[in-house]
Amino acid sequence: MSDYKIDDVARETGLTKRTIRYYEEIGLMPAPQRSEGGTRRYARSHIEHLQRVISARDVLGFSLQEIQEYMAYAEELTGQRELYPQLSEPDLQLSKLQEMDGTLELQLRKLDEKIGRILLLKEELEQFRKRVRGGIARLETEQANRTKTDNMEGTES
Amino acid sequence: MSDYKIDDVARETGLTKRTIRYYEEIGLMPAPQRSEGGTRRYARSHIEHLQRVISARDVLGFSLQEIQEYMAYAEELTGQRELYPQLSEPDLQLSKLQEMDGTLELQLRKLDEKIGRILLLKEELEQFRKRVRGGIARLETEQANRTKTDNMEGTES
DNA sequence: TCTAACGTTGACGTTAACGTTATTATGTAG
DNA sequence: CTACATAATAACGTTAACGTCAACGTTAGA
Repeated sequence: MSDYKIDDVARETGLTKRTIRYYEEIGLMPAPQRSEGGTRRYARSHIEHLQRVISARDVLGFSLQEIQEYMAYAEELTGQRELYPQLSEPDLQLSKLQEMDGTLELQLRKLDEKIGRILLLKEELEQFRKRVRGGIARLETEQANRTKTDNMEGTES
Repeated sequence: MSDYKIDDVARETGLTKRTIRYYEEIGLMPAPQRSEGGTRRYARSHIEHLQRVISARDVLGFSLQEIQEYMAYAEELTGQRELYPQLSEPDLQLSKLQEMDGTLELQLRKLDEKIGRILLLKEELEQFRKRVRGGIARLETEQANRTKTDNMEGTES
């Protein structure tokens, strides 16, 4: 059984040990197995989980709170059906799924909006860059001309 | 001269008055003119500035610290247009422009990476949603069948 | 001119997201 | 078995990014 100590996880994820324990503490991460003495023994899945958390945090700019909700849905979907014995009431399950669908749609719309705004910003930066490059080109030809003139003067004297 | 009071700015930007003053305090925003009595009088440019700040904060997930640097840089870029014909040392200007070009390229690459990762996440969410919708469909047909059976039993009795 | 609504400056409060000890227990190389 | 690195818990500290409250001055409309 390949398992990792907290320091290994820290190295692989780039998080600090404190942060890893913190994420477990606030329920952002499933609590890992413990050794006889109480040392945390992480599995590969924990590392992958953390990487998804990091991605949501850095790329999407979600708060840990938001990530928690997002992750909860994700977990439920990819579903450890064994850990959670099946819900016996289909009605309840149906409304839950419908709620999830709504939330997902909302998230997707937010993502689209975000992408749109990033593209706008990108456009702006590209315009800037065009100008800058234009300026560079002009200055370079000017300099070339000046150099040529200098050379001619040099040969003349 | 069209000028705005802080409450107008708040309404137009969606920020609170406190936040607007805070942004000025930490130098994220140029200090506006003041009336005789000390009331802040904002110009259009302040609002636009704030909108760029908000965009960088929300869309790019920059910290206010990072935004400050980014903004300083952007100012320099737009400022460059006006300063441009006046600078007397073309060599100095050339290297500066080249540096800018490099920075812009870097920023653009970062943006592309960010977009890519967001698209990945979007893909994932769409997969999730597919599953959820599949589950909903299944439960709904099940329920429909159950209702039909109930009806038949009802008519039988 | 009066006054209600709005603005200003402190200054302290709050929350998220960790950092930093300190103390004590655990795991492991020799 | 021992020493020494590593881990755990607990608890207090910190920083960013504002919120909130108090006390007081300013503006604008009837």
